[in-house]
Amino acid sequence: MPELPDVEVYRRYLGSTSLHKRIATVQVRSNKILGNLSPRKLRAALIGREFQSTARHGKQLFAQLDSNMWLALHFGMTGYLMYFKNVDKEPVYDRLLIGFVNGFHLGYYSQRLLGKVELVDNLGSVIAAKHLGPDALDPKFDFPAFKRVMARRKGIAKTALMNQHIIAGIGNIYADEILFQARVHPQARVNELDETALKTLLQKMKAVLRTAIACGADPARFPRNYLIPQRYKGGRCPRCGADLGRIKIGARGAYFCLHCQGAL
DNA sequence: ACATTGACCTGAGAGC
DNA sequence: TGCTCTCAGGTCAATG
Repeated sequence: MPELPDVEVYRRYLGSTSLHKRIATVQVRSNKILGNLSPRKLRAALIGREFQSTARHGKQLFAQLDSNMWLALHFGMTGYLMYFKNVDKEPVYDRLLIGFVNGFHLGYYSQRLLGKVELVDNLGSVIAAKHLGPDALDPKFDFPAFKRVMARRKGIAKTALMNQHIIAGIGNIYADEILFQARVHPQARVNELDETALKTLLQKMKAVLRTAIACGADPARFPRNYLIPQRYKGGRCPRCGADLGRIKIGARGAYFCLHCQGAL
């Protein structure tokens, strides 16, 4: 689930559970998530320290240590955090387990091992190294900025929304929701969207992400006119009741309403 | 520079 | 039941 709203929920979770507690143990259960970082280096950087603040950029989560280093967490396609005490009840796919002096643990889960944990000394360098665009909810990312990055693009609108170099934070399912709310066909090309359509797209993008965060990124709590809870084979348009269409865009499934999201 | 495709991983569910 | 195939909410490298 880890798109911008999910990661924001994880950020708040980490902030409310794991700050200002001294780290006693660090167990790396899979080296794969560490990339170039060695378990030894990670342990050395974490043990004896405490997290003192959190940050997020797009789908990337950061936790700042009192050494001023940052632990950078990315969740890939499947991943989440869990703060818990009883290690016997630890879920199966934890790849990193951080133990605090109070006996609780913060577990980082990544079933498919597509997540990454890194250690960095400043956020700007990570964002630059990954060529991440502005965070989708950054207030400075307004219509003129949106128009600037969309100008001259000819690709598919959905792909552009999901391109982290252009805008950071939107993945496959929220892209579907944004396009649905903006009533834009998922295969529409960026250069086919006029000023009004672009404005609507940006406005719906912000609204959908904010709403999802307010709902704890839990589709069961989403507004009744949201597509995501209907996003499965046989799902129906929450607006007109028609069967949802399902097509492939860039090897990813796209759900949309053939009726409400216009002709191509 | 931009657009498109496939590989990277594991596991769940469909179909036979 | 058990096997194989397809698919899953992300990202990166390679190609045109």
